[in-house]
Amino acid sequence: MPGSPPSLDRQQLGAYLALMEVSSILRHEVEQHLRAEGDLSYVQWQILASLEDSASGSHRMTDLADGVVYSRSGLTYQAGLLEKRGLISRSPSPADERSIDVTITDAGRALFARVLPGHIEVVSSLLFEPLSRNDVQALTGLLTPVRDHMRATPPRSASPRRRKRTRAGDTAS
Amino acid sequence: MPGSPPSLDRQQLGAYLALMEVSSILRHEVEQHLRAEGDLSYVQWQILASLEDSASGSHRMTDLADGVVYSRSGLTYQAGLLEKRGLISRSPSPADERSIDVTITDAGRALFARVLPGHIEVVSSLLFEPLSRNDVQALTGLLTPVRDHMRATPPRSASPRRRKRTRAGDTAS
DNA sequence: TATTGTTATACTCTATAACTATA
DNA sequence: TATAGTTATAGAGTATAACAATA
Repeated sequence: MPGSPPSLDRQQLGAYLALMEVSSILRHEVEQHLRAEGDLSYVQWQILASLEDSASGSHRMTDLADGVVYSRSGLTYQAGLLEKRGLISRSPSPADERSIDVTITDAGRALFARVLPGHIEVVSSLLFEPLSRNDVQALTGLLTPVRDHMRATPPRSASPRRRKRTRAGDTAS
Repeated sequence: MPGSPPSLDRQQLGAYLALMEVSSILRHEVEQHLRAEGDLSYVQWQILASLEDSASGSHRMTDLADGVVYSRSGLTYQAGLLEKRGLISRSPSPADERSIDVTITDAGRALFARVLPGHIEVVSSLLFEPLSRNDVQALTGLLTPVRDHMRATPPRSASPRRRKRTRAGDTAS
């Protein structure tokens, strides 16, 4: 029997490696398609999808940052590219002058609509072809708790600026 | 009601998004740890793991390329970094003078051993904590066929040089 | 003082094409 | 002619820290 302190059993190792390989290939193929079809990075696609999905077609930069990218400057960079192409627009939020409201434009919606079918096709043919409806349901059932756990796990990212809650007693003064 | 041709049902969309988020976070955290603990990129880690895992501690560059990286020059780059640090060594293969045998060094094994516990810890706490033994088995059962399917799917990568089999009748002459 | 967002900068990684050498 | 690997190069993405402005 192997050591107990730090180890993954055979099943866990298999699951981990399968997950990494599956997600790497899928991500790679998806990115390839997005680039070829719409000249979009995956982050740009997530931004458009997030905006398209929202009722107002708008989000604050901070809202986009949570759940899209790991650094704020990265989001600024990607949003800048989208704005340059006229796919989104940015304007100061009326409510809070510090915030920027990001809104998807008609051109953005049009591009999203144009790319979406191919995107779905890639995902369907690569990920879902070998899975039955029950399989998909089971997969969701397994991954959802994991996602929730990961979201809840505190140190998630190391430094996208102090994360919400203020740690008391940090600076004495 | 929207069109029917290309679409993912709610279950599929959920599974897809959960998979992407889970794998993104996991990969990000793993990379963070590898960098902090061993100054290694994920690809470098895969190379070391692959060599450590092999009986001889060696692999040809081509063998490493299949299943590790998407372009050959990328592998050369990463292997070059490892060699510079003395973690692997490269020498022409006796059997085929075109090939390079990559071998993990003692220093490479030592570093791998030093980083592994923390690596496992990250994976365990992030991915496996919310999963029972049965869950893990189920997850493997779902992802393995997907992985096999993806490996078999032809166009997988767009251009890491002509992939094995030669397409007849390409150049006339 | 904390939060929102941008900018400047440096660095890592990746991919393409051209190139060498062996089979 | 095909395969193994490297090199040069160019570009994309990311993160850090410093910065400005509003709350």
